[in-house]
Amino acid sequence: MRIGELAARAGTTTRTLRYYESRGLLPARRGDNGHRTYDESDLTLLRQIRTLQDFGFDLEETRPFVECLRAGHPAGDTCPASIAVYRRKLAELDELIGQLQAVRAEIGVRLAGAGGEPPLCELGGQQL
Amino acid sequence: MRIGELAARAGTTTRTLRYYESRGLLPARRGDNGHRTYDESDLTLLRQIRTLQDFGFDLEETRPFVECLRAGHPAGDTCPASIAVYRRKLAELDELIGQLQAVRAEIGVRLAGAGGEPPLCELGGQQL
DNA sequence: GCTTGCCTTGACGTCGGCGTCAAGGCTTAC
DNA sequence: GTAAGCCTTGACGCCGACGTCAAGGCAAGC
Repeated sequence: MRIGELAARAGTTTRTLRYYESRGLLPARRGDNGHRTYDESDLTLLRQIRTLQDFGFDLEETRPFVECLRAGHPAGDTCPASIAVYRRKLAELDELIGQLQAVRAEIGVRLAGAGGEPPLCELGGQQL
Repeated sequence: MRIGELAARAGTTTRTLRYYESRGLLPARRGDNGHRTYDESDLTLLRQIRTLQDFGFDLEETRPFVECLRAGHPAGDTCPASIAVYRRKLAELDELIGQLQAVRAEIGVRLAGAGGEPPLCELGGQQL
């Protein structure tokens, strides 16, 4: 499988795959003509990366999952390093969500005080 | 008041003020020597910008608030354009918070299934 | 032989909100 | 006079995850 096919099957672009390779995340074998060659396992790795990216993980955070898969584990998130990233991410998300909710509440208050009509009821039910 | 003093009083930098001016957000008068000159009202405008930035507004989103103040209103968020931005921001925040909570829940599930011990109880209490 | 379509590397562009450096000017204090 | 400390403009750097363009190579079909 060449780069174009892999990209298409994963719903991404060749540029993205070359970028991952440049980051050492998804290295490729090379054919006689210098073209990159991939197999099904690379598709699995790539899908792992893309799933985590969709969750908001940055590339470096996906590395433990990829290495876990490459080490032969059936799932990328069964290794300690991956689980540690999960935990860290949960904490980050909790922190971020909390901040956003605080901002949301503050803006709600300011909107109410600025003459904007209350969205549903004026009893301060910002969270619901 | 010159740029250094204004920056210090607002807890920001001269670079930031020049950047705002380059964006047309906070223009400055000029003294005989070409130095930027500001007054107390500029400090008010700047504080409005900074507050909204802290909320996660991007610069363009602060513009209606600044123009509202400059138009003579006592508060930057009493004008229709500002209120519209508030509303848009609330909707964006609700959307974003919802997505983050979904991701948080999904990661929680995966963590539980990957062998990570449950954080507090295993009854699926992700939201609390 | 020629076009089409894939591939290669390299390098610059994007976005936002500035940081940082360079080279110079003016004013005030000593 | 000169050093310190403010100011000026201009321009490049940064971060992340690529997009996009350029110039070229190789293979297959007509």
